[in-house]
Amino acid sequence: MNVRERRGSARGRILEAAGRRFYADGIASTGIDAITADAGVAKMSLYNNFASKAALVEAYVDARHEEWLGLYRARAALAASPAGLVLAVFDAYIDHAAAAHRQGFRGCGLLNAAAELGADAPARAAVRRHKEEVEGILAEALGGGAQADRAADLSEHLCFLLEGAMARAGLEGQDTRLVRARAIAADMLDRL
Amino acid sequence: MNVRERRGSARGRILEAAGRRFYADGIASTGIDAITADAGVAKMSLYNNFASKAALVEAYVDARHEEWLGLYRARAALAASPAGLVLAVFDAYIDHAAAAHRQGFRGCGLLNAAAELGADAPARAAVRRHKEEVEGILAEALGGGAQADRAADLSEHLCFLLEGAMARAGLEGQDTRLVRARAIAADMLDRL
DNA sequence: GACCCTCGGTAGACTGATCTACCTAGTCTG
DNA sequence: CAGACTAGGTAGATCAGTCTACCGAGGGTC
Repeated sequence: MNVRERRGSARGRILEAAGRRFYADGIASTGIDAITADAGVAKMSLYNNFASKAALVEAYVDARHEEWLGLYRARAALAASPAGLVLAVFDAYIDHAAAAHRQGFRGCGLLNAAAELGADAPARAAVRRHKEEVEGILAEALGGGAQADRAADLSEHLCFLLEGAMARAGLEGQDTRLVRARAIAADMLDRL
Repeated sequence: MNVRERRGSARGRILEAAGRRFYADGIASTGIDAITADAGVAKMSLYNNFASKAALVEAYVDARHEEWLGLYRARAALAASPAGLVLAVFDAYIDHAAAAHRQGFRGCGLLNAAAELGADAPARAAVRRHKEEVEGILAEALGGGAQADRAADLSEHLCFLLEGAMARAGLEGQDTRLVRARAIAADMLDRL
């Protein structure tokens, strides 16, 4: 058993450390040295695995996207009804807040990243696509019950609830707002 | 007529330049030199007016808060009904998007700022208070029509719509989502 | 009207730290 | 032996913040 196996590959440890630092301190104020030191990795290991800091940021955004998908799939697997599938999205957001809470919950990592990326950064477009995918998941989950255009309207409404609650929750450092948004959504689904 | 009168006070021009740069490029990636150059001002003029970059950031956040209040008051003055007062909040957000669109709309400057501020930064708390004030304005506008606890629930719901739509609009660089949120809110008020 | 003084501003050099990115030379392991 | 990784250094830019020396307008005073 060598060091690599014990602690994982250099690339993986860099991504993990970058994930922690980017989320906690922001992207622009996190230096390459801080990441390599956090990961316990040589600086050249970063540049052997990523072309530049911008490429690392893109990988970070992709990783957060995949992470969220994992949280959602776990919740969706437990859902029995279409409404449960919708609420699984809210639960995934709450789970994300709980996971981040250990090191200081500061809102959605992807929205925070987009906030400090220039309007034309590729990673910013990736965040936009992520949020569109969330909306698509909601629309699909709603498709079974209501007619199609009503489902699009409703999924947009639920999306706004979701992102708005996440923004407020991030400012407050706790998930209360997300739990409230879930209750509002459940209420709306009941009335359907 | 001297230079000061022609171009405004150094402090004012610094705040204006910082406002442009912080919003467009983010706070951490905007250097002091870029701001003074943009303002056409000596570096010492910045440090004579602000104790540090952090103090300038706080002034920036305060200025954005005041700016939004101005937009809201202008819209609120035109409102005839309690529902109109509520929709004036949505209109103020749309107006803000329109004003920012000239130089690249990138969402709510205050949320963007909070996204790159550490969890314990004073300016972050100021952003939180700002959003609570927006919610309070909504609650007060709703107070006339419905009973009190219902107004609190509804204002939270509207707040989520507002901030969620702003987050999505910022990612997309246009105000379409905000206009949709306003329509959703109008619909909800109709049903009341 | 001449004088001076204060105040806000200017230009630019400077410090010391930190940034990204690249390089070298050596180590460990399958 | 090859490939991944290490420590540590270096280049060159940029960062926040400080300092000095100077300028000019407005206000008060004699």
